[in-house]
Amino acid sequence: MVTHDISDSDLRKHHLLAELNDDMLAQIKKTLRMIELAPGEHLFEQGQQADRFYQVVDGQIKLYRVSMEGSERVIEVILPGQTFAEAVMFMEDRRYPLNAEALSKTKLIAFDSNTFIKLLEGSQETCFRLLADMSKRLHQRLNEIDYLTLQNATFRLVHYLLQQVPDDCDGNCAEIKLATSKSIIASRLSIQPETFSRILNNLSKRELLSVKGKVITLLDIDALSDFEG
Amino acid sequence: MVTHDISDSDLRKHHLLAELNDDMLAQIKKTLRMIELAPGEHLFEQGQQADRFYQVVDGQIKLYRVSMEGSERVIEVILPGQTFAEAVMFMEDRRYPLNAEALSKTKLIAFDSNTFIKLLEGSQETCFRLLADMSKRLHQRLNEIDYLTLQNATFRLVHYLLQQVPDDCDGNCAEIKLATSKSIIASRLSIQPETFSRILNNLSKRELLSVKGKVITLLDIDALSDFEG
DNA sequence: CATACGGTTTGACTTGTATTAAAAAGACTA
DNA sequence: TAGTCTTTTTAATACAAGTCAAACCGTATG
Repeated sequence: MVTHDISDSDLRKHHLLAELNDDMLAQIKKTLRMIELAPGEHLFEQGQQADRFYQVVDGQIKLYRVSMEGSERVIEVILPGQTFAEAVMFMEDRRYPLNAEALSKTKLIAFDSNTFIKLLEGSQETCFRLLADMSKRLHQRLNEIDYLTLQNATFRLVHYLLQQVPDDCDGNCAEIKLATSKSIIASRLSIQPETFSRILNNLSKRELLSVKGKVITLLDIDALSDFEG
Repeated sequence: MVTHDISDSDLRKHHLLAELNDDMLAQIKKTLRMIELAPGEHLFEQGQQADRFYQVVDGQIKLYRVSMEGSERVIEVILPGQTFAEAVMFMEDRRYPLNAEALSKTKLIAFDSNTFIKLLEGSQETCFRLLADMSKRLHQRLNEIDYLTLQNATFRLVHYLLQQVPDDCDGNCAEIKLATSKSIIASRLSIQPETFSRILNNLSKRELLSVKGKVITLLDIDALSDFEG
């Protein structure tokens, strides 16, 4: 784990920091850190003391949990620009509720929770943004529970693929490149890699999509959309 | 739906209101409402405009979602003293993300979201409490996703039963009374009622517990605890 | 008291997904 | 370029849980 200094700019780009005044930002800067992780390197583990939260600058962070039997399940893959573990700083026992590991070579900014909380007291606006963030996440989790329980594996996979289609996509077709390995995505969707592969195969046969390595071409978005089962 | 006035006291008992000063509390009081629902009556439905959040005074509220195929899944059962739908007021589109329905005759207090948000600006402390609440919920959902995906139905049921055992319980046995109907709990745990029944039956045969209607006697808590599968 | 009704249980059957194992395809390295 | 390692795919089998259907309560209703 290598640490660097960080340049002045860029910081305000993030909406959580946008409303802080120069003084506040200076304080943040004093306590933050630039971290670089090698692929597979751990950032933190479940149960560990949580004094920092993070923003990914470059690379990918896998957030996952491990069951008692030892199987791991990916909760989320964090991509550049996104923050994670902010919610933890408000919990009674400040411990990370999951594990974080770099999937590729990853650069990230570590913010000091205590400093941030102090600043929060002076910026109602930032506080509200954080509340908005968290309620959004809560809502996301709700949706997630939905399709982890109400829906079958094929639906979940199709749903995931459709999410990856850019909003400004025009026609009935779209080409998407998987950001991570298939097995990671499978875990994210609570599917075994074998099943994941089979479902793709199945959808290929039905000519709803075609697969070439990490590139998946959706051949009939409409059909996939009202597939849903 | 019948509405009443509400008495002065009691309000400050709730930790979200505890830190507000007299002025603030007076403002809250002006906009809140006492609501009484008959069993089965709806409080709000998914997608509906969310201008209020609620505290259950008496009775039970079922929060649930409905899948596209029409099957419903209980997300949570709210018991007296608990609040719900506070998170919604911070979302971009203020719509309830689920349905709320009274399971029994239920009395509740409805708070006006806008009034509350205005007051929040003047009470950093309350703001932080809300943040803490929400992060706790986020964490709970995380745990929930865990045992909805990593664990099998028997585990989930056993886990639920063990949660119901009072903390100050002494020995290896405990008697618990289900707060709601078995099918509601089954839905909460993403299990079909038939499967729910079968699992209880199975555990009975193994002499780990015994069932008499809504009363379940756990005969061997230790065994149930390290059952987990 | 008989009846109707929601909730619960039981049984027989089906199905989706996990599991195990092994082969195939890619990716990286010596 | 061969060789090792990882990821993905294919195939065969096993099992947990869902579905459908019917019987069984307990309790409220007329």
